Amino acid sequence: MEVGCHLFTIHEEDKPENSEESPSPRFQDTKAVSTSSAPKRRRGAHKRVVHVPLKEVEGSRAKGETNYAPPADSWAWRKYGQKPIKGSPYPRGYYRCSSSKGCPARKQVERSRMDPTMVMVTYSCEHNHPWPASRYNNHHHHLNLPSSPPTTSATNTEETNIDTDDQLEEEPLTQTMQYEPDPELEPEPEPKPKPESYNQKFTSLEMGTCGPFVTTTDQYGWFADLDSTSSTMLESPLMARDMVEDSDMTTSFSIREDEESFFADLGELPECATVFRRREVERVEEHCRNLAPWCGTTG
DNA sequence: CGGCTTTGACCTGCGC
DNA sequence: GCGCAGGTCAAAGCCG
Repeated sequence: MEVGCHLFTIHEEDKPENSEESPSPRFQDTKAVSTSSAPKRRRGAHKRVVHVPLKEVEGSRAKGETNYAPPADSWAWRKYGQKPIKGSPYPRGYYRCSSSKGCPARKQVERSRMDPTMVMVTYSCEHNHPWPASRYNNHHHHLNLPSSPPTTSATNTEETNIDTDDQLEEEPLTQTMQYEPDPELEPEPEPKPKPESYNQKFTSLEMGTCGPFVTTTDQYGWFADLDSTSSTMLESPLMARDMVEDSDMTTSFSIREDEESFFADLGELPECATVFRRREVERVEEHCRNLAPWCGTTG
């Protein structure tokens, strides 16, 4: 297992990677976000690109995927197409959220041509429904996210932000997260039970500050899925910082989903699972506390 | 039986 | 206006 260190780069931009095409500012997100009724949402569509180590993805690879399985995240994704991309030896897979009918959320998965060892996951459109709790009711999370991030997003957003579209188009957001699981940790076969409180904690957040698409729960709901991972994730100062500093809802979302995929993906990886075991969690939490004080507020 | 993946065709955006 | 390429749809097949 080489999951020693996960490193992701999240780009928030119009085009994933080196765009062969020239993004046109005239395309607004609205167009892109429009649900199925709007068939084509291209170039201008606001997208978040996440680079995930192929290793991770491969780990999640299920049933003889031709290329690579899409990073599994807490949402249910359904593949609706695949196309070879000009200039890229790897095809691009198109997925849409199947957690809820009518959800405009989509993601594209393709191997990075620049770095074949990385998989690019491009998210477009936000989920228009709450976190699929049913699926996570069993996964509770100890994570206690500092109330800050979500809230902060709403607040800071006002000043930081929100020209997301313009801003992002001009200055793509790139985020790098590193996860360094402790090699000493041993995998524990039995899943650990989680307190209902967690579930409630997240579900109660529901949508609000984030608007129609992203609910607070959504933003951090993935934590739930992450299980112990959540703590691990917090281990990444960058991540925490981004969440807080970025305040931008859009950004937060991108992060959330990105991470979401990432962690969910890890969830399928045995070795990763190992990393996120309870022990790990404890250690991570402690570690977290050092890195991010708010991280340890969990209880 | 329901849901998901696969795959070819079609549609639309974008550059020339 | 034309052609290319990306994105989506929809039918068929597979799997649980």
